[in-house]
Amino acid sequence: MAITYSISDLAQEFDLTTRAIRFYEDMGLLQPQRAGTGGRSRVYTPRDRTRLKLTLRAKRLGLSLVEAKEIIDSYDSPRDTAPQLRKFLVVLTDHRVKLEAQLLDLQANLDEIRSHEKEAKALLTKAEKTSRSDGAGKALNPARKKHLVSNEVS
Amino acid sequence: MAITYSISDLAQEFDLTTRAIRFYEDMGLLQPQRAGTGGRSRVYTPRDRTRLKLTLRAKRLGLSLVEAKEIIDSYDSPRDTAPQLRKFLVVLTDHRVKLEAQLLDLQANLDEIRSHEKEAKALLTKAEKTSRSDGAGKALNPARKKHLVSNEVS
DNA sequence: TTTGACGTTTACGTTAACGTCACAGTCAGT
DNA sequence: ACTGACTGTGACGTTAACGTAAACGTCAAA
Repeated sequence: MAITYSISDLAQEFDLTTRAIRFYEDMGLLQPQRAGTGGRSRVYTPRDRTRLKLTLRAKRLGLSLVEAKEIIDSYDSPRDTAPQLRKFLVVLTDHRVKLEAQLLDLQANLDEIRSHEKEAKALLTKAEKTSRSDGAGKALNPARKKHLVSNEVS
Repeated sequence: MAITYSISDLAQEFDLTTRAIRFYEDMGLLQPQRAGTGGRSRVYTPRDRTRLKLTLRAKRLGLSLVEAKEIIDSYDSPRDTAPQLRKFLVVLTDHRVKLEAQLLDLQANLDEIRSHEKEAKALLTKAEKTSRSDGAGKALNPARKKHLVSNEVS
């Protein structure tokens, strides 16, 4: 009745090997049910699927599996009493602070890239215009020896 | 005359071990000059420092040292001819696309966290109000058994 | 009934990014 | 001359996150 997934279902959907998924289980990130003769094969619920999804997103942001587990577990932890709620809030805030710092790094990086892209495109159109008027696309040689990397960055 | 840095200068500034910095050199990320008796000790220029800075920022975004090197080298590569410029643009665009995807992940993550934070804070103030009127801060037990993690996410 | 396709466990191998010795030269200060 | 702080080069150790291979069970299809 309820929706379930096999290990290869999830492997396909998220482009993982089954080995990786079993490894995540060893790390405590997933706790699939068992089925089949003697409860051999793993059966994943939508909750497992979501935990896997969250895990992969955390990984893409550079978190280790242990860190991912901490956070995801906190999402799943009991929050019925005030102390539990307060602890939960601390974890959330910590994580948010980290992500906000990362956001700044990302923005800085993107700004830099976009500016380089813009400059390069400008030079390229200039180069093509030149090459249309004088023959093949040889050297541009603008009055610019400065290496981009030797300047200041965040 | 020109500004230079010792290996421990950089180690201090960026909170690294000298071992790590030498390792980055082995990876080709840095190419310090040598000085002292027989050219033993390393001397870093501002350009090295900048490359190191870029390396660390790339690392914080989850890139490997090899990936970092590729990008940083491209920043330092010659861009005097149109083909070079075009290749440079391709590298930049590729990288930008990756970062923009990561930005989306990050935003999604932050949105989720903020919403959980908001909810938890609301519950907490409610709990404290309750506890002020009936005694100690025991159970809240709101009509909410739903586990956050079992819902849909990006 | 044999053949795949899929699933399982166990266990050793691998790569990245350093950490951690061990051992030695160097250089300023006392 | 001696100490202590810094620097250098090997070379082996370590952790995370799987990969890979062996050896086996199972179940539907031909």
